[in-house]
Amino acid sequence: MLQLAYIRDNKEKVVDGLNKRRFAKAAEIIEEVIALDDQRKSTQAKHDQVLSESNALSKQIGMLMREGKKEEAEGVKAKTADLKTEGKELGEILSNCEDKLKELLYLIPNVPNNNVPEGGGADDNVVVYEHGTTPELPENAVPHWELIKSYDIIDFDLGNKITGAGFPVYKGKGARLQRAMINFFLDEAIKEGYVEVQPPIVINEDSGYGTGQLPDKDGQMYHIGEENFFLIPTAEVPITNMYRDVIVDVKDLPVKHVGFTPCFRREAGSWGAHVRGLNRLHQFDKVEIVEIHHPDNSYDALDRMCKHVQGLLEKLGLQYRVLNLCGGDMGFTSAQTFDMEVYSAAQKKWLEVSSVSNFETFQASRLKLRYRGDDKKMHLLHTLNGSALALPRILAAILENNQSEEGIRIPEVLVPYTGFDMIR
RNA sequence: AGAGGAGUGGCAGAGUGGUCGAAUGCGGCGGUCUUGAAAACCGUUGUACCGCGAGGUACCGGGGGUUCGAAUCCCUCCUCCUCUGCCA
Repeated sequence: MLQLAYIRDNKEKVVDGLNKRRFAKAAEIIEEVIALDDQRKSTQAKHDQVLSESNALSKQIGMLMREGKKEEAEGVKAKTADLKTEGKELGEILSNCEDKLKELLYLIPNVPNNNVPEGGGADDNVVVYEHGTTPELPENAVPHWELIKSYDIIDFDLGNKITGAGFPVYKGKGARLQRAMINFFLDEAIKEGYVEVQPPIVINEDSGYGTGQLPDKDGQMYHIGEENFFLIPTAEVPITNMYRDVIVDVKDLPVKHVGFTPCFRREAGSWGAHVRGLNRLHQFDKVEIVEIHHPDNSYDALDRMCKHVQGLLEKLGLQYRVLNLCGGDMGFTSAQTFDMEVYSAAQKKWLEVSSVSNFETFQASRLKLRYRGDDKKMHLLHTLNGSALALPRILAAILENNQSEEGIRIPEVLVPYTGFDMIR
């Protein structure tokens, strides 16, 4: 979340930024935050004053008791009663203020950086890079949901039986190809210096708040009521939360992790005809990269992370483009996001396969993820993450773009991992 | 899952109702000494909030309670250890 001090010192910048992302009533909410914070400050001053007096009296009582002056002690005790009630009242006002303030701050999204384009939705995203050409498909080319049936590599009906819609069963060469991609993506990341982790795929509430899924995306995660746990929507959550309440030594920066996990999303309200086949699932596999940086370096890192993802797509021989997301289309926690989309030639559609973001201090603020600066003071670090990559849509593009009379050609870089070069 | 034990500053480890934000040791930082280093010695060394400052407040696993006063007593939750049970 945004820090109070930052909001106070940069009121206009914050309001402008929130307007850029089409956050309703930005100015009013910021004013409300500042007013609440004023109240919090003055209440705390009074509260501390009362506690201070009360502490002093308690010490007096302690000394008198030790000297055996019991009656005098009782006299002082009587004086504490009023302070006690006053302290209690002020304490309640204070925690009320703090709760309301927190509630408001949790609702305020990150401020987009200056390079984020204006715009209200997906149409306003700016294509900043394009690579590759659309493959020429045979006359009888079909979309991936037909290919997976005819080659019998993914079975949605089985998934429907076992669980429900959006939980496919990968079979035979389909399963093998999934495993190949996971290993390929992990190996490529490790070559880039990322340290692999295998985090839990179930998280607690604190972790959900830490990276900003809660309270913003409550309802989009699967909830385990008995334990109040959540199924992760992305490995970003457990991996970034490894650094909750951590002070990182500057010499250990940057922190770079990669992890493969299944991801679970309820996708409530976002189903429709446009999300057939692998385009949208409730459970899917993803390899995620997470970095933690000194604020001075985070945008260079964002750039390198994008390059890494682009490299993967190029090695897979996929046509892709890079979008600089506009203010209205960015995620809640992000300061800037680049989306990578691959072209799925039979659907004739661009599919988002990666989203690379710099959260600046937004997550670090909730996580209390800090470093000690040259000034000897504590400062928040910057967190970043990106998909590298999400599998289903990559698979959809590979299947569609590489189909031919002979079968589906496996990208060369994957062949050492699959052990076959064609799905026939 | 049941029984018992335990969670204190970067680490180790005192502290069972009153100047305890917390002894002591190690580590870290600064200094003296030294050609340099080690050793020794001296000093310093948590975080957050309020305040221009002096200073104040809070925090001893989390939350709640008792009390004038809680690291210390009570309740509850979490985590770890030991034993028993179960299990990939």
